[in-house]
Amino acid sequence: MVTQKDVAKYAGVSFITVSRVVNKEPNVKEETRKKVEQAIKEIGYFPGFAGKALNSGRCNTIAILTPINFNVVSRSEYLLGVISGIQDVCRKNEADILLIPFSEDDKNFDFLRPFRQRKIDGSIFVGLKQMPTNVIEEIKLRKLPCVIVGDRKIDESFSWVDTDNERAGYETTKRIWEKGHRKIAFYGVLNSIYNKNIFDREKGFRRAILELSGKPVSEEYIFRSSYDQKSAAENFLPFFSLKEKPTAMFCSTDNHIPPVICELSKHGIKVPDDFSIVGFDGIFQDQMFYNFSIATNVQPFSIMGKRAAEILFGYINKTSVEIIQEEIPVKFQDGGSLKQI
Amino acid sequence: MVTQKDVAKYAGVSFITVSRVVNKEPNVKEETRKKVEQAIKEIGYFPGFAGKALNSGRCNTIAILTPINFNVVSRSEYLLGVISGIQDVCRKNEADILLIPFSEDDKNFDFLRPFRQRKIDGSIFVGLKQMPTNVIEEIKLRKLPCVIVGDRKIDESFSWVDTDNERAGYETTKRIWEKGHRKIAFYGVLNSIYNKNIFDREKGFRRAILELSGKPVSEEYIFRSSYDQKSAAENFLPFFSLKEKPTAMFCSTDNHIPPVICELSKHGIKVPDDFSIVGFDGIFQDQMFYNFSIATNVQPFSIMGKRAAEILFGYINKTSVEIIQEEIPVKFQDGGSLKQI
DNA sequence: CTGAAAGCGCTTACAG
DNA sequence: CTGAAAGCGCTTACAG
Repeated sequence: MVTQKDVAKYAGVSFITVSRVVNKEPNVKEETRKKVEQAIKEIGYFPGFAGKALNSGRCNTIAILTPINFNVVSRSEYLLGVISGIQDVCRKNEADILLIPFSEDDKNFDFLRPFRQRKIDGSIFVGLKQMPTNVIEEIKLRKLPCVIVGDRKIDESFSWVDTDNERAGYETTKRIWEKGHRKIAFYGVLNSIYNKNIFDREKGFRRAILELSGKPVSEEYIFRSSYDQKSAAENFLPFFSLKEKPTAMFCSTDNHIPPVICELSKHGIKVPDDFSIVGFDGIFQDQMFYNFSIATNVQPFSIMGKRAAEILFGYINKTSVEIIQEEIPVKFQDGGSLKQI
Repeated sequence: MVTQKDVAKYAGVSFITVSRVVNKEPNVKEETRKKVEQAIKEIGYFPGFAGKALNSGRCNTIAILTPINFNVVSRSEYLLGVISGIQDVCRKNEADILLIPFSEDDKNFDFLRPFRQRKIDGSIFVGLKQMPTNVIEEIKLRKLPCVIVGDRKIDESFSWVDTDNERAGYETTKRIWEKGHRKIAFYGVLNSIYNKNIFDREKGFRRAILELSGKPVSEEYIFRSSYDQKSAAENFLPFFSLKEKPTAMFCSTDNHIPPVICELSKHGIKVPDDFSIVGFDGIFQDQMFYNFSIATNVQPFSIMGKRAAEILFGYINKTSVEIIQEEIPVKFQDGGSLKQI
């Protein structure tokens, strides 16, 4: 490895002067600087990170900690979108991303090792699930800055960035109503899956229905399943026994849309002519699965990542200390799947 | 930060003994070991990585370098699948993943900085595109081990892991033939997009058709587009002017299937009753977009990542030096989209 | 079995 | 403007 010493010898100066030139410190004679720069170029020196890390206690690396199961489609979109936003900010800070995917079930995997090793300056937790207790403890113990993207415990004092799900749930329902629909169903997730965001969408839905119709939501218009499409198809079946069928459905995640459309088509019900559907997430936007586009709420994945990283680097660079909690608006995107009746 | 010195003082030994205990060296009196272990536990010591990295020249981090555009759906599946395989191997080696996504177009982003900084022990290049020349040069200059997943230049002396696309293209075509189809189209990518894998699938297709029919493929049965679905829809249009329409199509990537089905349905042609379709990649496997499953070739993303990482750690741990180039078989998965006629 | 010395590549005062 | 000294946290010989 080429070190400062090698450059020093080559340029005929001390390695301290080399360090000064590398760090663009002002107190170097122009002539010396030139000489050193020339030497650096000629022998191909680039400062190794380990020496600096040891010295400064900083390694210019942040962790992306995520419990996301990589094999579930919609989560990939979410994760990669957030990462791309984080990366933009990392570039500006000349920092790198240590990707740490983990499963809570796997007790044998010491995924917090990099935290204890001081291999990172801070972390961003990207989750559909909440941050596990052991992660919270470790972060607090090590006093490592952390920002959460998405779901989090209400009582925790972390900074976070999320979307305004209640508002979006409310607005979306209102839009469906304005298209003439009066019997509107909602497809959420099982109560056993704690997902604050999706529950907030449901809250907004309920608020809108109460406000618009003057009555609370009919509970038989609420469907629930796990995240996967098979479960969504099965749990949709009670729909076909309903006496008064809804004319529209608000799906709390786009992932529920394909199974719903599939089941409906088996019963000869066509979207959007016979039934309207609106989703959430925006993960099928560029996909041509249907000959109509899908009305949905597009999540600003990349912007969320960007904001989270900006907040994190505020802490790392010590330009900020306060806790920041931000809700970023999702954008409704109209589509052929929502029809005026 | 709690250091070995702190432990040493607390346990009444020298920090060298602490180092010995931490590294489980044999020459330590059992009593001393106990005492040190107790001290470590009580004051919460964990070895920082920087000191070791500086000393050993190793940082137990590997880079995943990828030119993949995160906003294109099918690539997300590919990338995350490969990463999950890599991660399994990293865990066994107590190593971490530095994720470096880059765009060749962006000349301002010095994405090779971690290579020059010696912030990684090696790298895995995950690409649909080939590794750019400047990356190859940097890797050779730094003598950093590297394994390529997917496409690569033929003349380069890198280890790589890929799928056996020509064979799969051949076998798939044969299967379609065996289902009674005699007029079989192929949907590849534009020649301007160099993608060896997809071209190999086409090669296999051509070989099978020549062998089975005794005649080379009719060129009007070959369609080409870029990766995105809009382009695939547009470039499929010549199909409808064909005098003798194919009864089946082999899509070189699943991503082409939705636009093809969409355009066909506009012309009243139904899949699979009127037209059979087979894909490649296996990215829509758990999706219920259609009331039939999609026959496709499932790529072993995670296995590819795993093998690439195993080869890489062979180099890093100096247990292997030879160049390893492996083709992993893709698995044909039958589905309702391919019908016997 | 244990510790003092030297060094990994870098930076941060300090002295001149 | 430049360099010698000390130190970041660790490991690797070497001496006892």
